[in-house]
Amino acid sequence: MASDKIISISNIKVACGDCSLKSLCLPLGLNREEMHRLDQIIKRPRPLQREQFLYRTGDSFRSIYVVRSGSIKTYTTTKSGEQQITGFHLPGEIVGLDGVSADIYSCNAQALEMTSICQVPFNRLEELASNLPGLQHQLHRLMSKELLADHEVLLQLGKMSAEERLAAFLVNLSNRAAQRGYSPHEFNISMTRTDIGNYLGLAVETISRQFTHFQEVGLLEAARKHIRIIDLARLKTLAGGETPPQSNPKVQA
Amino acid sequence: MASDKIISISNIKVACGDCSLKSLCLPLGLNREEMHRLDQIIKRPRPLQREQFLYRTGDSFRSIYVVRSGSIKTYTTTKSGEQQITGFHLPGEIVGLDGVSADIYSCNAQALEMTSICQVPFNRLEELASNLPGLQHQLHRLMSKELLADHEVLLQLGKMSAEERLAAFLVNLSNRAAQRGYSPHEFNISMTRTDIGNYLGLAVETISRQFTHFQEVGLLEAARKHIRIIDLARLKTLAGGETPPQSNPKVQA
DNA sequence: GTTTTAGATTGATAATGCTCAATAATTCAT
DNA sequence: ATGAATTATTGAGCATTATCAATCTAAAAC
Repeated sequence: MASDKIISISNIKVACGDCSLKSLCLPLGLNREEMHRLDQIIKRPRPLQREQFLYRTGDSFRSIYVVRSGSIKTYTTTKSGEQQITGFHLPGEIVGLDGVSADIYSCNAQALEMTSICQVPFNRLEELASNLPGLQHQLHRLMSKELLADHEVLLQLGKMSAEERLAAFLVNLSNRAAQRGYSPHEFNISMTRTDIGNYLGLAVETISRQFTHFQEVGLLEAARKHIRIIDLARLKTLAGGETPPQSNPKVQA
Repeated sequence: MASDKIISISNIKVACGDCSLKSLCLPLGLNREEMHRLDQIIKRPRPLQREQFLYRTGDSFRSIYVVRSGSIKTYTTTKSGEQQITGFHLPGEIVGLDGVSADIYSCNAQALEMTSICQVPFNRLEELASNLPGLQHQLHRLMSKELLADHEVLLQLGKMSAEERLAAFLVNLSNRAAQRGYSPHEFNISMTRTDIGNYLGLAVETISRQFTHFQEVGLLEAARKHIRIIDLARLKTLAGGETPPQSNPKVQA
């Protein structure tokens, strides 16, 4: 009957081998057979609606997640109720590693738009990684890469002016768009100006003024969520030199 | 002859099983036999002198290191030559995980004082971790813990005032002293005011003024590198609530 | 022991970015 | 389509913290 067809459609198994993100994601460097074994443990839950939480601070940690489409923000909350966004997670990127340390998630993960994900039970991933050195190493690489990304933001928050921070942020988004095979010159952002300000340690108004400023000097066009970078080279200079090494990965182990 | 004695003394094998730091470090949760296998791959290079580099940005990545005594700062350098300290590493803590991502270290690691370390070749650690699930998991925990620590600093840089940042910094050092079995109320810091300012995204002068301020209101006594915290509870309140969960680890896997 | 240097402190002034406030533009809901 | 609510933009004044400059103190070098 009809429902069978519907179910079968929604159940289409998108295997890692077919996934356009595999070169960014966990299976990078695995062969067919290894990828299949990874496939076995991955679940693909229903997509998250905008604003829906993937997990919250204090939830017990079971899985890490890979963004397939859409985007997720993670943020911590202070005693006084303020939130600090710790990252924006785009397709191919991992969310949830913050939970490993204490077996509970240490931040909130919330969808910025309709977002589909892969769920990877962490204990099973560790088991599998024990048997697949390539997978183990890729997991370590990805965790280390998160550290690098955090260090870059640390540098932005610690040493850069408002102008430099926003420039660096946009260059970073541009690089990540390019990594996923999109144009580095034109992309849509899913976060609000408020989110950007929160992430960069600046007031919304400052973000808005900087966007205006960038447009006045002909660096880019920003119409709400749609960004078109006109002079990427100059934006990179503003952001403090060229792209850090991390965005030019040198293939697998 | 005499030199034999000297050599043999300097060669004393301090095994993980005898190390007071093992409950903070990699072998946490390993049994005697497993610890022995870990011991086999660990090297103990000669101590670093003050200011000596453990590694520099761009050096090829082979090993991670555990601080045994002393302390190490890690920092990145911008195009324009400014440096941003990304962490201070105290006994029992790991240095070098930034290198995993791209097979080169992404920051500089420099001793703040005479510092002895354990060197753990990373490929051998991964091999061993494949066979010792407890070790593998502990490694993942430690990497995740670094992420948490970075997120905490992100919050400090993004949302906190100068006063709150320094308070949070001192509370953090206090917690780490306590974890190593020392008094949380009195300890020596190895970093300069300039280093603290760099780390917290503040000018030296601001750090100095805040220290003065804290002393004026009777929170602590700071004589150069020696810190005595008089009212830790109030300092914690200033720092924005109590200690984050990470500093109260719930034993091993 | 004396000199030299690095680090820390304090003061005065200035600037970057925040806060408050008003308005405009979009999006969402009905 | 229309009204409500969210998001973005712009302006004006202000505050926190940076910068510049001068000591002061301690540690290191000779």
